[in-house]
Amino acid sequence: MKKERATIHDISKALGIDSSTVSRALNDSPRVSQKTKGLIIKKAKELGYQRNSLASNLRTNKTHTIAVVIPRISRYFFSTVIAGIEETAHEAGYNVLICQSLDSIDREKKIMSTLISNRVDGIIISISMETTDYKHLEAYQSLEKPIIFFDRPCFLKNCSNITIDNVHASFMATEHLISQGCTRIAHLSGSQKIELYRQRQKGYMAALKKHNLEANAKHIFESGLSEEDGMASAKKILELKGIDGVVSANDTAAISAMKYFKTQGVKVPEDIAVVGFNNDPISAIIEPSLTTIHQPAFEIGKMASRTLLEQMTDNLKEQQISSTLLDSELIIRSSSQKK
Amino acid sequence: MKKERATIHDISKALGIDSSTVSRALNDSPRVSQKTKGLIIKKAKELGYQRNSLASNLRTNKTHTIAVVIPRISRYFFSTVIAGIEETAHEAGYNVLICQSLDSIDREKKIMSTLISNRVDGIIISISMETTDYKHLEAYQSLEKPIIFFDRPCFLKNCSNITIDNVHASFMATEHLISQGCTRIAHLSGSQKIELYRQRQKGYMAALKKHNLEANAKHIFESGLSEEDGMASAKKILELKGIDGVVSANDTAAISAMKYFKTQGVKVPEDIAVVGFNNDPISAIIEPSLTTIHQPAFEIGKMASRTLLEQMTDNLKEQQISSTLLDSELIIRSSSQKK
DNA sequence: CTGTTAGCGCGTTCAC
DNA sequence: GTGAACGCGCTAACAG
Repeated sequence: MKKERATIHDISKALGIDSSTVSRALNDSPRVSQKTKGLIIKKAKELGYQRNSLASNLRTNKTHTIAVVIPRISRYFFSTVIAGIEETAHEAGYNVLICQSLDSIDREKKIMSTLISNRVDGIIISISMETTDYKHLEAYQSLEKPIIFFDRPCFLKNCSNITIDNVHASFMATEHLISQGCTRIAHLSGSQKIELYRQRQKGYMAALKKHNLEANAKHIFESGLSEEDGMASAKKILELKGIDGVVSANDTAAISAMKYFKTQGVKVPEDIAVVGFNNDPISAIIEPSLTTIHQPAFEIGKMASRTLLEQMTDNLKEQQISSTLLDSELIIRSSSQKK
Repeated sequence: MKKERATIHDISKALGIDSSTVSRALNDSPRVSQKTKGLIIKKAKELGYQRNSLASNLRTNKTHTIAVVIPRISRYFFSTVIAGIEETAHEAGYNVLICQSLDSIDREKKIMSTLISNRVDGIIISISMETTDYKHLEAYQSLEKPIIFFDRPCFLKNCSNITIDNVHASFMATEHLISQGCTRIAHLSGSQKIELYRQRQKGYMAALKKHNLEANAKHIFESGLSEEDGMASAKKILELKGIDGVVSANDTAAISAMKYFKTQGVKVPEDIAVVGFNNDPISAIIEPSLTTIHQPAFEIGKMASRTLLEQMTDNLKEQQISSTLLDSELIIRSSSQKK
């Protein structure tokens, strides 16, 4: 019952041709005549030969596999990015390995370690919320293999970033609230150790400044942006009194803040308008009135994959390092125009 | 700049211990003393050693990788299943390779071929809509490695299935409409070559029979269940006159049928109530009134992964072949009670 | 408990 | 254009 798999040696013996020639033929080397190539390929099919990539990988130190490291695959944004990555990678003959960090630095470190062991040819990653130093990423880089960051920017040496223009997006979001008549706008911000949240806060500040609104440090609530954080910040916002708009650096906090406002009898968006980032279809069900920044997930995935493929195949790495900013879009589901 | 990676030989030389002992120590074999183990592990860290899985894989013919083959990752159902698979697999030290068939048999065949080349240790698959014969799957089986089917049942020899009880779910859906007062219920059915759709049709028929409703072949619309198919079937349903309920074998067709009904001034669910299968958050946005069968995606993923892991590690394959039916749930978002 | 031997299946030198 | 020989890094099998 146990079928032994055919190897190049089997077809070498069957044909009386050396196995090295068989190998070359199967790799379509130009150094083998069309005649013998034909013969070999025919015999290969006949024997049901399937290349053993394991052996090939060991020899060439390439796996034709790229890894995607993300916080959570079931978030619509990330699964859509992966769809984009997969499409591009698949066309180029690459496999895609999925790894979830669950926003834990420990898991991310473990993942990097197995990716090094497995010698994946490249990595596309949205770093975990807890990631503030990059030794585990640099260890991978020392294999001379490329890393691409997306969604959450990271200016590691020799790495490309594929993100939206977060400063601009946050600016747009804030300006939208101002155009709706908001004058005292709070910001649910994330840790300022994280570049992403620095950028989003920067955009918020810039919009206030442009419109001559007071930038009050008390209006900025830095937190982990979890559901509980959103609740807690919302509570503080109400205690402050007079806040009429909120720009949240993510959707989780935005939605839980909105929930809290409602439980306190505060109307959204009439009394306080809220803008969030990057929200899923599912948050649209929970809070249909949330205005949000939409990221072009599929395009981000394709671009990340394309960039990675380039860096894997060419040797001119140095020149190619880039930061690509894709367009985002403000999606307005309900008006909050102040009288 | 190019750092050479340390191998077991480097740490073997550095310590004057044979490389095979080093290998055993690093694999935590009980046949190495704690003392030397400690020494070796310490030295390994010192040299920044990271196992080369490629070599290990070649030797053991195992990859510690399982593949998930699905139609589309960006569908919420599938990405959630993957989350479940990943959780279980990761705990057990396995990697997860993602492959999208895009419901194309040709792509599925290619995928199977590369999975054979890559010697993944097991496969979890929801077969494509176009898959009606299974040679490409049997080729993989001949490597003596297990395949688990989920979502779309497939009774290939020696393979386990993890699905909901489709007959029962479809029965529930149909009975729900009957309880709402529907008496002429149509069925948007899929190809009867596909087991999944046979089962769903069976449940529909059974419910009609139980409640002494006429089972009319004209009320069954077999199609590819695409958006266009949904439209076309909806049109035919209206031409039939008198239909007051529709059980659709998937959500895509259900939603497009509902859309068509509305364009024709038919009220949903008042005039015609519709029940779909397996719908995403996103379809709930498009059609908030759609009643639907909900599958426990995360649980399905965990169960599939667990079953696969068992079959990969044990040798008693024969005994373990099983069909696991997980519970599904009817989610009712709006009443369609007939007067 | 540890060392020795012998490959896993392929790709890459070299020769010719 | 083709063949012979070697080795990628690791581990199974067998000694001792």
